[in-house]
Amino acid sequence: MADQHPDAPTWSYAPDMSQAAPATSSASVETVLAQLRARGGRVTTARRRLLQALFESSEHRTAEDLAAEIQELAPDVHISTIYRNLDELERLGVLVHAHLGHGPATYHLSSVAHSHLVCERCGVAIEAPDELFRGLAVDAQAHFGFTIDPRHFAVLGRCKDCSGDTPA
Amino acid sequence: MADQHPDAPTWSYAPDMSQAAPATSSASVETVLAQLRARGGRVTTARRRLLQALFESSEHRTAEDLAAEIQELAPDVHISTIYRNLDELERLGVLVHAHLGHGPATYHLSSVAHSHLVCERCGVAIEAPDELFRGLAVDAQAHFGFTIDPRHFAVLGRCKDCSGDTPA
DNA sequence: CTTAGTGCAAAACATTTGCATTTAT
DNA sequence: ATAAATGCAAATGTTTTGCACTAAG
Repeated sequence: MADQHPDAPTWSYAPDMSQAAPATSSASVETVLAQLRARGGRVTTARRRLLQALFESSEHRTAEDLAAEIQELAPDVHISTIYRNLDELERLGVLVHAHLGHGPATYHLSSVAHSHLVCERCGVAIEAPDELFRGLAVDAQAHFGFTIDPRHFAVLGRCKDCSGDTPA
Repeated sequence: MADQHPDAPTWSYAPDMSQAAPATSSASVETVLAQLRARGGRVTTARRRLLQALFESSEHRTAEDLAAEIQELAPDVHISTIYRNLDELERLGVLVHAHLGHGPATYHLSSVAHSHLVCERCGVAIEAPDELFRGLAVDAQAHFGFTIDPRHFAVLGRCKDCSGDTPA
């Protein structure tokens, strides 16, 4: 029970606008495949399936999660192919990866990227609005000329439920 | 983004109080060894040397750095022994580790722990005062009941020199 | 003596790479 | 036909673990 009541926040958080279909931003599966083709790349089954998996849900998924999902339909797609394609799509700007703690990286479409607060005890990942980092961004810039990228690495700590508990 | 002159900062940063001898906080090498003994633990060469290495400098050092240093004097100390002892000393509260990016973890005495801003391009690690995170701490608590631990994982981004440059 | 601690080899884990083969164009 | 992409095996880098042996108490 660590229900402090801290100072009034300096901004308000609009809960979670249910943007169910993430196809609006700039790209759908076919659009990205077209980009690939335009660059001299080739449209393969592995690529199409990977993009389908990424577009169909905005969950945090690791390379292994994605491999498992893809292998249900195309069992021969190797995880090294997944990694190579994730890299390629990241270079293209279609997706980004984030580190939520000690385990493997998670991948999502750039259009749904966000920061995270991750509990180092129970592992829960809270999706944080960028406003939460605005003050830090301003101060880091002012004091160190440093531009933070709060989406790439999560901020660790203790979630509400775990904040009173033992350190392990 | 990339705002050139941000708002006036809300706190001031006292440069770096030259606390040259970190033996004050709670423990010197022999004090920690005594703690270990009190717990039913044993004082070994590997442990003494590891503590000496940790107390003699407050740099960010990886397990491998520490192993190299220790092996100059005691070549048979194996890195797995280093890891086991680092874990043990962390459980004891004498030291902590931090993740500054993709590579190996770095270890330091708890008494000199601090947060970091790490450039994802050139890798430079800026030691940040805790005040920098105060606003984020308050807002994360207010909005999510989340208690941040900004020392465990660095905040990534772009340092002054790298902020204009190409994304790779 | 007793058992905590060690050294070593091997495993675990996430990710990358070399290379011969397949396949989209 | 040609070069991009793939599958597989092997290597990478960091950390952990099993186990027989050494040494601190």
